[in-house]
Amino acid sequence: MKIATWNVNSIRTRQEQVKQWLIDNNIDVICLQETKVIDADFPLEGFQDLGYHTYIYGQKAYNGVAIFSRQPLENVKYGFGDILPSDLVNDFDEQKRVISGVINNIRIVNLYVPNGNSIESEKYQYKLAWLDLLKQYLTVLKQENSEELLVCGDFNIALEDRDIYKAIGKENHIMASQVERESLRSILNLGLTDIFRKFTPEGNFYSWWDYRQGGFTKNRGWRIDHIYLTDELVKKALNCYIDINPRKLTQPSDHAPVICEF
DNA sequence: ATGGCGAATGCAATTCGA
Repeated sequence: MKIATWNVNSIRTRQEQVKQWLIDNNIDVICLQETKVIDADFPLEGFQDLGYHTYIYGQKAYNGVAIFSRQPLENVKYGFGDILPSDLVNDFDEQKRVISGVINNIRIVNLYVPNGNSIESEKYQYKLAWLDLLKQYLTVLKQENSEELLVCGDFNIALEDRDIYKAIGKENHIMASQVERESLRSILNLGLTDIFRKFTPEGNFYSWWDYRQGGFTKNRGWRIDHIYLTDELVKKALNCYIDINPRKLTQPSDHAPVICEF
């Protein structure tokens, strides 16, 4: 079984590329981020024609997440609010960034973590608060269920220096700051493993490259899209890799998909 | 990098992403 995550930067712009990639790579489950479309306008049909059950959680212009699965998902949860009490969630579900469902006793959690803009920005504080809420969300899922967890998506954080093309000078950069990394590390400490690193310890592997300045051509990238697994799934994982081929196409997403095989 | 590119909105120019 292949489970993938891909920030597509608009599903309406990218739908033909995504469909072809799903066919070419025989993907069983795909978690999408930045679909950038309200649910009523989501181009579902083409994906359903390929045999996928579709679960979408979108909004106008920004954010938006979706899961497509060949097997139907059970117990699908939309936003933090389907798991956490409303006094904790407050307004955090106004931005559509969280969707989750169960397949083969695995709860798949698909996330689009806020970018944060810069460490001086109010959006950075929002990102940190959002990560605190995510930790509570995952704590509940881990405690209350017998299911294993697969937590994936665009985390907008490079956990270590080997995840950035040039880490020097990035200490106060968004996606690499110590506070962000510690927040993400504390989430991993709930019992999640960055499965890509089980198979690939070396640097120079990235999942996002800036559209500007020839970032991809020069391989000036960041590894910010991740798949995290609980222990029993770590044992079952056969491989995890980034497919950079879609990033080479004309009019690509700025992110490449990450795939885990079981 | 006040930069550079791409998408959405809405139809020009601005906001946002990372």
